[in-house]
Amino acid sequence: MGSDNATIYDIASEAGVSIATVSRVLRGEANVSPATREKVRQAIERRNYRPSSIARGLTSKTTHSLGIILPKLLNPHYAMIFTGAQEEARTHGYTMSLFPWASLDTDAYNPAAMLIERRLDGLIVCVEYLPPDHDELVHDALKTLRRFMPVVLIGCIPPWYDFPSVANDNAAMTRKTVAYLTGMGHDRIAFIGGVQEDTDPRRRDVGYQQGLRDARLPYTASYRVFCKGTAEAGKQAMDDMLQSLKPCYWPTAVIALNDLVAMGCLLSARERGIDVPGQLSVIGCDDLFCAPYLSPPLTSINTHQQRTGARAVQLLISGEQKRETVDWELIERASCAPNREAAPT
Amino acid sequence: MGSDNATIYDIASEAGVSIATVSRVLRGEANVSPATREKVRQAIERRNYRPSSIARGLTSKTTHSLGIILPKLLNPHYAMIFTGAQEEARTHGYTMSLFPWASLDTDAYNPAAMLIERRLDGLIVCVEYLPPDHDELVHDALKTLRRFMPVVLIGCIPPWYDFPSVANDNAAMTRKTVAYLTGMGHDRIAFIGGVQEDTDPRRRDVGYQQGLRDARLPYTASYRVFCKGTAEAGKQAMDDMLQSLKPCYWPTAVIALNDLVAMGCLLSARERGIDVPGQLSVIGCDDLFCAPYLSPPLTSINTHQQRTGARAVQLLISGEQKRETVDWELIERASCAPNREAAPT
DNA sequence: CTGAAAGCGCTTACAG
DNA sequence: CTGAAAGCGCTTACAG
Repeated sequence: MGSDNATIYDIASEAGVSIATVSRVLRGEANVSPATREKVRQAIERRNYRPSSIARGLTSKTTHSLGIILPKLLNPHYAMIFTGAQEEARTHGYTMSLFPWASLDTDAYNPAAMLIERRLDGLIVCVEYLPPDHDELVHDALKTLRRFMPVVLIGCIPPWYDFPSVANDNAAMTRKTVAYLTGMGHDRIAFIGGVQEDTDPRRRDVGYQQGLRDARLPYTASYRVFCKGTAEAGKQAMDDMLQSLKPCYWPTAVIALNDLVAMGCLLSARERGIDVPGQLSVIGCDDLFCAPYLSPPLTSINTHQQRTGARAVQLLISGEQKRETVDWELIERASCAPNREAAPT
Repeated sequence: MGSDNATIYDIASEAGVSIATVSRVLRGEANVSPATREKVRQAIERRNYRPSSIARGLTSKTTHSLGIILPKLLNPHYAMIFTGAQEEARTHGYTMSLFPWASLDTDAYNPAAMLIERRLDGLIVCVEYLPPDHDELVHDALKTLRRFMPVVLIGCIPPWYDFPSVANDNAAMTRKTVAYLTGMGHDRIAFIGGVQEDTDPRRRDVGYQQGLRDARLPYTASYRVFCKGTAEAGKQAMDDMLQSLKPCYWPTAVIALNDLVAMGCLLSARERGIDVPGQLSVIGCDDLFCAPYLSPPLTSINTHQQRTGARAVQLLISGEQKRETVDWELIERASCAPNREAAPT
C-alpha cells in the first residue's frame, strides 16, 4: 500500500551522511553540526520519512504501546476509564489498545499469548467482582503476565492481590451514601449489589452494613439483593424485591451498585406508579452522561473514572508500586428527597 | 520487568536445533519431523516462550495492528462502533488501538506522525459532518495517510471522497423517518440536525426535506435547526425553537440527529409541561442503551454500529475497495404517537 | 527434513 | 562532530 516507505538508509544516502547521523538528528541529539542537521532535515522532509517504531522497538526493547483489559466498553463507565487512559497515554507518546476479558482467560490453550507477543510496555487490568473461586485463577493469570510486563490494576481489587493499583474506596463510598440517606430521614434503605461474598472488606456491601450500624438502623436481609450490573438486571432485582414485600414494608430509598441498575429501579418504580423521589429515593453510581436526563434526574456518585484511567497510565509509565485511592463526589439531583414518613426529629 | 524474555535462540539451543527450525514449528509449517517438532514444543513450553510480534513484524512488514480514529468514545454510539471493530479485529489476530481526531490534525507540525510511525496494517477513520472548509483539509490528510496504510472510512462521508467505506444512508433513513411520522398524522415535524450545509446529498437534512415533499407538506424553515450532537445542545436547540414560536405553532413531532439530542428535547419538553407523546412525538437515532429507560422510552433508529465497525475491519483486512451501506431499523417505543390534532382521514 | 546466512530498519557503543 | 559495525529477534530463500 504505502509507496512511501523510505528507510533510514534512503535518507542517509540522500543527505550524504551515515545512518548513525540520521538516527541522531531523528532523536534530537545535540552532537550534530547545524549544517548536517539541516541537510538531514531536508532529506527527511523531501521523502516524507517517518522512522519505523517497529524497528526502533526491536533495538530499544520498548514498544511505546500499552494495553487495557476492560469488561465491556458498552457501559459508558468503562468508556470513561478508557478515554482517560488513552488520552494520558497519548500525551506520553504511547498507544493504547483494548483487550477484552477473554484475553486473560485461564482456560484458553494459550493464556494471554496475544498480550505477551505484543511486548506491551504495560497493561492495565480492570478487575471487577468475581465469583470467589475465580479470584485465584485471575490472580495466577495476572502473576504470569507480570513476568512479562508491568501491570496496574483498577476496579475492585481483592485485598490480597499484591499489585500497584488505583481504585475508589467502595466500602467508604457506600457507607457515606447510607449516611446521606439516613440524614434525610430514611430508615428502610435497600441495597442492590453485585456478586455476593460477605468476607471481602472492599465490597460496597460492607459499607452498606457499616452505614446501617452508624445510624443504628436494623439490618434487614430482604433489603439487600444482588444482581448483574445491567439495567435489565436492575429492573428485575427491583421488581423481585417489591413483589416479595407488602407495600408497607417497601424501602423508602435504594442504593444501586451503578447507574444502569439505578435506571432499572427507576423503571420498575414508574411501572408500579411509585413516585420517585416522593415515595422512593434512588441513588446510583458512576454518574453516567444520561443521569441528568432520566426522570427524575438521577442522584449519583461521580467516581472520576477518567482520572482513574489516567493515573493508572502514570503508574505504569513511572513504575511506581503504589496502591492509590481516587476520591469521588456525590452529585445531588432530584431522585433523592427527605423521607416523608420519617418521624419528626 | 519481564524476566522471561527467552528468544528464539534460547529455544533453539535448548532443543538442540537451529533457529530456522524453531521458526518453522512456531509457524506450524509442515516440513518438520514429528520428533524435532516435539523437542521444540517442549523447549517452548519449558521456557514459556512467546515469539516477539515486533521482531516478526520487522521481517514480515506487517504489524497485525489496526487503528481507529473516533470523535469521542464517551458517546456510546462510538463505543459501539469501537467494540464491533475491536472484536472483529481480535478474531483475525489483530490488535485495535484508538486514536483521537487530533491525530489527523492538519495544523500540527507532524500530521499523523504517530499513526505512520506505528506502521499500522490499516486504519478506520470515522468522519462526521465537518464545516465545509474543513472537508478539504481532512481529505488531504486522508490521502496522505493512504500512502502509508489502507484506510476505510465510516460515519458520514462526503460523496467526493474516494475511499472504501461503510455507512448508513442517512438521507434515506431520515426520509423514511418523516414518512413514519406523517403516517401517524403529524404535519408540523421539526428536525434538529448537525452542521448546516445544504448542497450535500448525504445529509439527513436532505432526507428530511424529501420526506416533507413526499407527504406534500410545507417546508417551514423555523422547524429546521442545527446543533452539536450533545444532550446539552439538544436541550438548548429545543428551548430556542419553542421559545421562538407561539405555542399554537409548536411542532407536533421532532426528529433529532441522535439520541443525545433527543434526550435534550425530552428534558426541554418536560420542563415546559409538554406531554410526550401526547402533544409532542420525539424520535432519536442510534438506539443507545438508555433509550428504553428514558421517560417516555425513546423511539430511535438502530444503526447497527457494531456491524459497521466489524465490516470496516473486514474491508481493511481483505483490501476490498467497496463502499458499503449498512441497513438500519426503527425501534418503536412510547415517545411517538399519532397526532391528536390531526384531521381524520 | 534441517541449517547457515542474509536481511528487516533501527540504536548504540566504540573509534576516530 | 561523524561513521563502521554489531546487535535487537525474527523470517526467508538457498543449500544440502
